[in-house]
Amino acid sequence: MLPPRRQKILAAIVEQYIETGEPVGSKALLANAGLDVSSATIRNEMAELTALGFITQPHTSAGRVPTEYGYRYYVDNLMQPKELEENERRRIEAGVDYRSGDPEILLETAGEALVNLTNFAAISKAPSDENAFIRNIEMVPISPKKAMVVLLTSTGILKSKPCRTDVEIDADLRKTFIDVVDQNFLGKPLSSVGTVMIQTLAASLGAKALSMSPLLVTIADLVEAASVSEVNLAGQSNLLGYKEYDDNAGQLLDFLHREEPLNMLVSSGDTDSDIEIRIGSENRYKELENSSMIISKYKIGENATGAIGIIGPTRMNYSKLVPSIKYLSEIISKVLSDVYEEETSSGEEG
Amino acid sequence: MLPPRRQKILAAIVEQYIETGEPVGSKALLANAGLDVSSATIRNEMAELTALGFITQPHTSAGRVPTEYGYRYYVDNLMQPKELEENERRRIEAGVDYRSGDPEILLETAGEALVNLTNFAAISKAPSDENAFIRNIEMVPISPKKAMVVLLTSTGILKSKPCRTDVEIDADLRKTFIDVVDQNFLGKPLSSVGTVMIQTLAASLGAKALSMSPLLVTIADLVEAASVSEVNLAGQSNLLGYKEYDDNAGQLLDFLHREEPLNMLVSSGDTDSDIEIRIGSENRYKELENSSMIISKYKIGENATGAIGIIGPTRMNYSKLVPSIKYLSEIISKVLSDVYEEETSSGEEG
DNA sequence: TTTAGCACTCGATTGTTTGGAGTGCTAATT
DNA sequence: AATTAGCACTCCAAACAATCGAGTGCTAAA
Repeated sequence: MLPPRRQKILAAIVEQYIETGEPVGSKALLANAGLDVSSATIRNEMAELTALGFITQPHTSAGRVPTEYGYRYYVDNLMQPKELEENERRRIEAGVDYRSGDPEILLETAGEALVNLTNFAAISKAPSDENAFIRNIEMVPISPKKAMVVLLTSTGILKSKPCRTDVEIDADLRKTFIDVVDQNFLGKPLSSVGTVMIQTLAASLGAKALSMSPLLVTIADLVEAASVSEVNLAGQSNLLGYKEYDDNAGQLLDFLHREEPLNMLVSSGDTDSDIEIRIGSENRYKELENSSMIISKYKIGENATGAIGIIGPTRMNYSKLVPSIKYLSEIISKVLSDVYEEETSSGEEG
Repeated sequence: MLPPRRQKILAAIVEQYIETGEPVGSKALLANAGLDVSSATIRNEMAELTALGFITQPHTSAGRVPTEYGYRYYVDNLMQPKELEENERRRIEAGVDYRSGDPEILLETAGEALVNLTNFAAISKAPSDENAFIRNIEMVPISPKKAMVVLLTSTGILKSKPCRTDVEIDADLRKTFIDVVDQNFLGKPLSSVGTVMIQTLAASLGAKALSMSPLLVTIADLVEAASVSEVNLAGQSNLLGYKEYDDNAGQLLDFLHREEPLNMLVSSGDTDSDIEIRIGSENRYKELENSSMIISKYKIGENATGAIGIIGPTRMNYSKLVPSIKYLSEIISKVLSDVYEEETSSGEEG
């Protein structure tokens, strides 16, 4: 544990650097932090902090800049999350589209709200639920031999796909479809649907297998599509404004367009803590070595979880951002739970 | 009309500048273009072309760069569209996801194919059809007082939204819903649904108006949402690589994120020509003054049209890009027509 | 009408100088 | 022993100067 004065100095350096973006020197620190010592003393302490790896110098005759380790120590031990200001609370609330109830739209607008609020890029992940089940499957004919198949899951995800059948869609086929869906899909977990299951099912249909087969395949595709929860990104272009990305902005943006790593980013991490801060190389991706993420998990009921957060340069105002993201995450939890959770005994309000 | 030699020189300047990105001087031109005159003659011609406004000099002692007007003349009179190479044709075909049949996915993959092929940003607009009508509306209960309402249009667009009802959803309400939908919505053009129509309809329902009202409002919302056809953008980050955007990349990307102008970009323009090239300020947006667009319209059947194309720096290889985009547009037309058009007498193939 | 020749222009590149912020060390002070 | 004033030193950034060369327009000859 660092001695109190050193802690105070480290915190002051981090905060001042976050604010100004310039390496902070001993004198500037003296003016700013409420310390009753001379600049020489501060210099001595700074030399110590440098030796310990908390701060570093861009070059010999420059001020100090926090290292990743320094940020980490600050975030873990020194930072005091700021109270969320009333007008920011309102900005968040105003930005989120409660009304539609569509989780996609909710997350999209929530992401945009974060973007506007923070001037960073926002990342969000739609709710994924291991226990999600099939709420409904419909077949809507659009021509004699084509139909749109629509899947709705318990988490509110809706997927659809056109399907071309080998035979004409008549009352008979529709009846069969409804029966098959009723008995084999409704209420079943998404994870139970797969190639094997479809084949077994087709085999058991006997004479009707031929006509049903394309429809079954389409259902399987839809379930597959509904199982991978999408990651959304917004405000990437904000990042261009920060000088830490001047060189390799393209590289970063390209990285953020790729699906898999994004998914990893919002999926991994502690399951117990509701907010997670990852600084620089803690993100495990070379492209993010100068970036930090603040990610908060949200819950819908017991099983479904998603995440929302921001990506920006390591030099971000952690103490201010954390409460904002926490609050937004709570809102999402609440709104989505309200719409999609099985209703319990508790009454409902307007 | 420009004298032939001057045309030849202008074309050579444009093409060389497109290739190298450097202002082209009289000597460089001599080496490259197959002209049998001295550099001094070329200089004289270049002076003329400058006076006429086709080319310009960045500064006194630099080579020449095409003006917008120069590009325009080149595109209209001098350019010879290159034959589409076999491997590029294959790249386009390989990039597009035919199979899903979902217009959204098709356009998304088509956009990505364009991005990969051209290294510019791709823009696309989903089919919009003034005569589009409502194919189907379903209500899927998800709890006693909540239901998911799903709308499917004749152009294959699917929208859904949860709806909270004031009374419990019972067989009675479902029956009413089906009847109301059957009689008032199915087969009706999207444009016929609006606030007034909904209110009139509600009034005519008498005692059932109360229970149906939230559902009707939801339907109206869905029709509204299905009416605006979405514009898709891909590969924005590619643009960062071009030095013409070095200063204001952020501004451009921000612009491209906004919905309305994008919509304008792909909507406006000649209705008769199938491909449209807009150079620099012809785009009418200040943010695009250094950008060009090549947009091709595609058709589904008689009424529905959409568009796909690219956005990039004015200095782009028009003669090579035009055929690629044309071809991609044809593919989209064909695939979407195949899936969504009302089947006519012509038979269908696998 | 074309071309060789030439003086001129001006951005890009490279080198030089200077100023100042910040440092670490030493010696004096508390 | 801890703190501080003082000072020599380092090194970046900004300003300034010098040079280079591609490209031009013009003139006069072919």
